[in-house]
Amino acid sequence: MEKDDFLDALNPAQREAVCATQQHLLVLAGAGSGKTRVLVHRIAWLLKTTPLHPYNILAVTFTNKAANEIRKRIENLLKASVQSMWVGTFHSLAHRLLRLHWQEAQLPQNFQILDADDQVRLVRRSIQSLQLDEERWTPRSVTNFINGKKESGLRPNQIQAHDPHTKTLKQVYETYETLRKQRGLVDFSELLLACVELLKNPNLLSHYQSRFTHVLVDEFQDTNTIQYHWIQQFMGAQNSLMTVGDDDQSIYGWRGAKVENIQRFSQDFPSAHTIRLEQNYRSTSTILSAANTLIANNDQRLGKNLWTAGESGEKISLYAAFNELDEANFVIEKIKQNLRAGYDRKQIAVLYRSNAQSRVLEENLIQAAVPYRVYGGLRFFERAEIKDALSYLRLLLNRNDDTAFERIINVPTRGIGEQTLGILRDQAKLNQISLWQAMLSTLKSQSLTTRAQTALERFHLLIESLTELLNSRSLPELTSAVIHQSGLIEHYQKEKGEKGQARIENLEELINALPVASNETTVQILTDFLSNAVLESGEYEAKAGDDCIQLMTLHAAKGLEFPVVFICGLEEGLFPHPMSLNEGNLEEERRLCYVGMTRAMKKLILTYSEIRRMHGQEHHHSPSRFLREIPTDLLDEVRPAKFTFPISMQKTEHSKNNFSHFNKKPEVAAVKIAGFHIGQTVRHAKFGEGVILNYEGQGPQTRIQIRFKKEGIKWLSLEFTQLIALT
DNA sequence: AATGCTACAGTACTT
DNA sequence: CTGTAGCATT
Repeated sequence: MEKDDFLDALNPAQREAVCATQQHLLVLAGAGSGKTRVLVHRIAWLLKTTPLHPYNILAVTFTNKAANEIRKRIENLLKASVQSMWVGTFHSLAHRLLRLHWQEAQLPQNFQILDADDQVRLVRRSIQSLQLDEERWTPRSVTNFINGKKESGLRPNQIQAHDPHTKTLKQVYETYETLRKQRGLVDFSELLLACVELLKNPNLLSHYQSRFTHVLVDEFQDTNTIQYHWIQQFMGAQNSLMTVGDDDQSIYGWRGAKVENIQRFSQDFPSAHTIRLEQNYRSTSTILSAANTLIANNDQRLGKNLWTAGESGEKISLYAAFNELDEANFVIEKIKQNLRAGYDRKQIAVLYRSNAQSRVLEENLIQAAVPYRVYGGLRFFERAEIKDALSYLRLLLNRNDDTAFERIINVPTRGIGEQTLGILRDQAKLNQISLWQAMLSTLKSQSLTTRAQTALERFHLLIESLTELLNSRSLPELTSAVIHQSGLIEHYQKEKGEKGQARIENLEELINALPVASNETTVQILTDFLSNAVLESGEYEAKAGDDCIQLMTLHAAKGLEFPVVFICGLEEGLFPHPMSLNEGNLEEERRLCYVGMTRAMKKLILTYSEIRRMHGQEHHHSPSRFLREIPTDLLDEVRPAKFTFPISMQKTEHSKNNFSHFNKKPEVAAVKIAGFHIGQTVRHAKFGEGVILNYEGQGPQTRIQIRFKKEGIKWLSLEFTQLIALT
């Protein structure tokens, strides 16, 4: 490819960012403005026009998906492999450095990574070993405390504990660290903290500073304190740093991300040149100006106004549903409409604030026989059966991995219960040894009951004999032996129903996922595989090319785009979420809404419900304040007005943004069912009074769903039911 | 030791 | 309403 047409594909601002000669760059890239494009072209441009080698580049992202994407696109652009370039997530890159320098980092060579689940478990153990009340010191909150400190770069001894509460937390932190080190384990935050400490070694630091002359960071608004430090460390006098981000899309403050890092960057690197990418290539101008108006309500902004040269497109649809069933019905009808209009299923996304909202939508999609896929949820490597199998493998590599030991010592059940395990724990704690070592000495002393002694001996033998296979078998062969000889397969076969079957299939899937041939030893392959399993737990499931409706939370939608986007549940009490109001995070909620809206390319459909069942109770919510922040003339209010209150009747401070009464019109989820409508109160001869919730079918086959005051929710065939309208 | 039951909690989530 | 963790029961 010629250098020229390579740059021709860029707009002036993008080109300025790609070809900048300044040492440090801050690129404020609005949604859909070609952020990744700039990052990729910048790297390609550096490699093409300067003497830089891929080896000199360090590119950092938050997800593996983004990292893979960047590498792939650079290789496409350059038509060459860039193997030696380091592209990865903060955690995977830190991990790589720790593996390379495990001795300097004072880690065992075969250290393993704790996932979030295992970490909470280990924190629980620490709480228990200090004999603290688990009600008061919940493992979850203590884990948050520990991670919070690590992410601020603080070790226990650096914590100022003046009050008794903090003193206790600090104590648990210390205990946790002791256990963690004993077991040769490293948690996610530890990867970064340990790496920051590792790079304090002057020799290493100067080595990497001279190697990575160019550092590029994606999604900079999402970096936390330790990640910022980590990047900063690479910046010697000659190094160049480019950060790309969008303060309006910062939605992870709740997990420690610091938008302030953007301002901090400008202070720490005063020579940094700022470039704004404001031309949007994704959305219609209607969607864009709605999003712009919404986000303008935030005070804490660096300021940026997205524009597009594209067409204005359709108005944004707004549907006021009677309840969540009506909402789901509307969404599915509208989906069908768009499918008929020629959109593929995978071009349509349904977004919501909280995961619980997906259920009703899913039920209706199943009923309508529309294939869908829910993003998020349990990941492959987080499934119980997979973690069991991996724990066996971990124990084969490292006998001191008590976390793995505890997980599988009695899975499948082999007669080693709490009693026996308690003895081992006491032994281990008393002598400062691992559970495995405690088991060995206990076996030797013959102090257990015969039954426990035999059971433990058999477990000991099992692990020893599997370990021998490490040297003689490939990883898939070894793993197959593990799940069979341990009895895991048998154990899950016993589990009744589809669940057990699914677990077996997952275990077989695991064997397929294992690397087969390599020059390395099985031990090395296994070590790498186990780390990757924890660091890349998400990717594995991505079945590309599935043509499904995409369901996900607003958070999960970040970075994606779809021709047709639904945002459901725009209600006070749900979105913005009340939890965020307490903590004064309204601006972050608004940014989340902004992120959701800017995912849409052609069509945006917003819905809210007047009544919503949450936690088994009915809630009457008013429409989200975010709806009022969208200019009325961009909205097309479709609703079955008969039983809903116009939003304009709500008390609002922004009277200029009231919805008009004029543009309402009948819509798809036609609410009339043979003279009845959803939301209507009716009387049934036998069941008494109730409210119509939903309906399905047509003509004489129509069935309607009614919630009766006394009898609960029932489906009735309209043909055979006598109903009296009460409203 | 395994199963069944009750009580309880219930924003967002990648690594 | 739903899923889960811990407890009680056999």
